[in-house]
Amino acid sequence: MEYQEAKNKFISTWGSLGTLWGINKAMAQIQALLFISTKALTTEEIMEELKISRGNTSMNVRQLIDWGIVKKELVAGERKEFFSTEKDVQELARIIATERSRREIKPVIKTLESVSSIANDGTAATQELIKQTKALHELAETADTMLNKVINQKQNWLTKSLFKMLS
Amino acid sequence: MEYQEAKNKFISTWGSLGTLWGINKAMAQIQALLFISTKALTTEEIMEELKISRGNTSMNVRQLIDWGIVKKELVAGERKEFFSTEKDVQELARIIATERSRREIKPVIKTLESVSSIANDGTAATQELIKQTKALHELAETADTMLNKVINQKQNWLTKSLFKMLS
DNA sequence: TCAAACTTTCAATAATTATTGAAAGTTTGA
DNA sequence: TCAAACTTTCAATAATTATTGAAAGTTTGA
Repeated sequence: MEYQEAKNKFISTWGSLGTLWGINKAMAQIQALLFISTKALTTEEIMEELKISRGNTSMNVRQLIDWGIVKKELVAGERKEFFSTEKDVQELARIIATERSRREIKPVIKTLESVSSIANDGTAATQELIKQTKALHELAETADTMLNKVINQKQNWLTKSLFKMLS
Repeated sequence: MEYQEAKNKFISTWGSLGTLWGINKAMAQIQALLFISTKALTTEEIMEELKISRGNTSMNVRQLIDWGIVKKELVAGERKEFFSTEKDVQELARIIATERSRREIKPVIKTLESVSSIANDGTAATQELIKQTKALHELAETADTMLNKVINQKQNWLTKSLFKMLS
């Protein structure tokens, strides 16, 4: 496998992985492209490389910026905008995890909380609903808090220490 | 909010959450319904409650069984099948995390590994590709291993001990 | 102020994914 | 063995989501 093939494989794998972290294919592919690029790219270059339209590129780049993963770069003497992505994997993971928590997990936790706190009318069905959603609420809240803690640790959480503690 | 409303809210929230853990809406809704049910349900009952077709019910229940989240129950004297889901949230989380790892994360890790180990032809582009995918590979592998460790801990990983360690 | 060089928006459409429901298949017990 | 009571399959279709590309909008500098 040489460069071009590896590059394409990476971009398409990362693209199809998009769903896993809650973004669409084009968005993930743009991020992947920038991630392995040696320089910031223009809309034109992204369109060309990924064979997607201008509109599509514009919208998805904007979303990536909104997520805080991509930054606009202004090059002196150039009118057009250049885009680059966060290159540090750990910081990238941190941003993604934080955003997902905020956008998806937090709202669900709120719903679980409200559902689990309905009045107990004594029927078996109501009791089961309360019991199960309470358990889920607790789990979700703890998992979310833990994830945020782990991921926000400035010192690299990837190293031995924490890792070994869990072994 | 009383029972029926809370139930519907739970089912629809859980349903739309499906994507977050990689399954479709109907599948997630069926699981949600069983999760708060006081007894095992038949295909007929699921169809009725969720207003979905027989085929849809059949296929999604089968997938849930395939994931190991739902079990067939045979009731003496009854010809039809009854379905119930894992009721323990922790066990549920364990199963889901394990399956996702196996189905989605592991294959990506393999791809990252192969992409990051292409021959270094010395060009800047190739070097960047190798460097970045290597970093991603390491991160993904460590995160996956950690997740599996945490989630497979038999004693409840949700309690103070681990939790505090991370504080 | 104006036109060139860009970016964004959004209605139309394409692509993908989920759902239906009838037909085919299977199991059970009389 | 057979028919009733179920479950599964799968082609057709509906629903959803992503993409296009042209028109509208914005920015810049002469």
